[in-house]
Amino acid sequence: MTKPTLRVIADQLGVSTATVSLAMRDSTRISEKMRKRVKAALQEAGYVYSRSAASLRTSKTHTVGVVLHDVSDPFFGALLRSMESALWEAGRIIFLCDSNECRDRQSEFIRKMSEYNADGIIVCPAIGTSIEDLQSGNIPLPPSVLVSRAFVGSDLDFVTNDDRQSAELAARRLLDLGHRRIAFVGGDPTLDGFQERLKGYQVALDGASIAFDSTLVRPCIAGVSHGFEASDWLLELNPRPTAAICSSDLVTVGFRLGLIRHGIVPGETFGLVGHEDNEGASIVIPPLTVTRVESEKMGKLAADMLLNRIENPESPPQQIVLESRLIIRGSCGPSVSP
Amino acid sequence: MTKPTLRVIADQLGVSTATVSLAMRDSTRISEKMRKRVKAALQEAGYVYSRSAASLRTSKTHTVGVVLHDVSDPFFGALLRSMESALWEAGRIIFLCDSNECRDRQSEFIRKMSEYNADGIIVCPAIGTSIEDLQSGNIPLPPSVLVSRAFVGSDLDFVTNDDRQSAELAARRLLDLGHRRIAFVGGDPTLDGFQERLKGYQVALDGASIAFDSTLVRPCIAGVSHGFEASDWLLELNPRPTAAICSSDLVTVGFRLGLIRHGIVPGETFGLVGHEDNEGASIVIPPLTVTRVESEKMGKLAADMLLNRIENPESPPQQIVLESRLIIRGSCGPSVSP
DNA sequence: ATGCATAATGATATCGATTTTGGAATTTAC
DNA sequence: GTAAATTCCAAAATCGATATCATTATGCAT
Repeated sequence: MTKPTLRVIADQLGVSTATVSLAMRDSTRISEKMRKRVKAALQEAGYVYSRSAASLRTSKTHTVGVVLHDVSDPFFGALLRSMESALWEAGRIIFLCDSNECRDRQSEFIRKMSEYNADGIIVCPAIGTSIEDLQSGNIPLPPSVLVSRAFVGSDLDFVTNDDRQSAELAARRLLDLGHRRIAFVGGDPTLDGFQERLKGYQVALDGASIAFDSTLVRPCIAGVSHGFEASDWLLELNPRPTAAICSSDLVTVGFRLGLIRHGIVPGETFGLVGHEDNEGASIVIPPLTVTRVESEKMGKLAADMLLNRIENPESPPQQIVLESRLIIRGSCGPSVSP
Repeated sequence: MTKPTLRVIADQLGVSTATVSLAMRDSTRISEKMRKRVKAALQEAGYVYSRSAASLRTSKTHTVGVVLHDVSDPFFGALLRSMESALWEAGRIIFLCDSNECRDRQSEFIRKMSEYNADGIIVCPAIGTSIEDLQSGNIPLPPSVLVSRAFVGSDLDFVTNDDRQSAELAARRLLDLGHRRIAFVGGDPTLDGFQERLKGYQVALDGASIAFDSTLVRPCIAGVSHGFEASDWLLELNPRPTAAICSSDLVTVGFRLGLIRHGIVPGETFGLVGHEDNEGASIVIPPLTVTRVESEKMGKLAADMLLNRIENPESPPQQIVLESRLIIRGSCGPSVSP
């Protein structure tokens, strides 16, 4: 039951291991006939290629590490799925880590990726991650690409969404409908994405000559329950906002649920705009108006970007910021009179 | 920038690689003083352990392969998360594959796990998977554990849900409320879980002296859109069922949406019981009555089971069937008069 | 036949850590 | 003081595939 090695096959065939190795990999230096013989023997013997041995020699593993902070969040699930698929097509296999927003776990994983000699890493950095965490400190790290959460102004490779634009679109939509007090719910203030969204929100307010009011900003952790809790906060506000823009599907859906519990009906007595637009957004009634983030596209781009970086380590930084689109559904509601 | 090896560190310290290797791993055969010296040198040099080299020698990789059919399904996301977490705690890192219900992809991955010499594999088999697909054919495979989808009656290790019981609980609840025509929606007939659920459903019907009617059974692929489509099917039925039990959160949520579009309101004019109970089930209104499947627990158990199997390859098959619980919320509605 | 280019294959060092065996140094025993 | 027992470490074989370089066949022209 033990796995036969190249040596065994070679002896059995009365040829050298080099011949078997080359034939196995379809080298043109081996005759067609020999190749066939070798392959048949490999097949027959139930030969299993040893990647440990091969990558010790070649220092290539055909693996890629992926760290996300929450795989069970459908948005990140979809993102992961598209990355995995693209990398699989490219003949790579992925190491996965769910950091659960824990920086130490993330760092530890990245270090391990170096030990396993992964060809590259895709990271959606945990909250509080610094650029240094991702760059080679004392030890050399595989090349990496950031996805979804980026460091604006850095020279790292990344694919992210235009958060500023999406928040601006969302806020503008609500302003156009006549809302004047719009809450800004969700996200983590230490994340660049949050700051970007906040800027977009402010830009929209400026455009409508409305002063920014920081008491209308309510950060919260991604998660249905946290969005739900945020609805309590809204009730305390005086005068109460008539609309809100939320940071993610999970928060939006939870927030919406909380509003309803308080007798506030999104789409009727309240304007609600979500973000991301995974399936969560369309399964509730009324369906959510959202600024869509194309998770599949983002994942595919990140995977391609990394593959590119692996091929070409010294090329200049690649940075992609995906445009957002506003998808108007029911939750933003009809026009209101100010 | 190139990674220093044990050799380098050893030379630098004027000792042998054996000493460095042993000291690094806290062997008692190395003096305390030497250990400190070695560790300091490793640290200082930015040494990175080479797993390729180590596992070539030891034939242990501390990796585990995980194949699921859809990572973006929140139920499987949660399952994956708990497995990943448990395995991480146990010092293992996971290789992930999203098979997308494609058996070839799944087989290919499993084969690769053999090449990468993974210590074990956790599989949620794609539709149509046979037992042979998971057992060593011509080539030796790492030990595996099935999760969520199992082969009843096989001697493979697995952790699954008591699908029969859960369907029985669901159907009984609806029968108790007075429903007489209950649709059975979702799932794939070739899956053991489907058959089990069907049996449970039939048992409940028998208990209420209602004849099983196969026209009320409607399989469908997991996914919101497929559940949605199933609602069209329901409308055609004559007389139309007054209730339904669905196979998964995704299907349930989609089905529910379809019903509402047709003017049928779950919880009021229709009794609906879902399955799984991830967050999807509680974010809609009315919240879904469901038979809960404890994804976190299942994942943890599967991970532990595999670790156990790795430690103890020759132990007898381990099979766990988790009990289901009925969580009553609003969607099953009030009693109806037959 | 002879020479030579080219194709096909073999021998072997190598990747970096682990592990076994055994030797030297140090300590303990008597 | 020598013998025995530890303690600490070095040397070297090993894991399995790869790649370089050398060598042997083969084919073709002269």
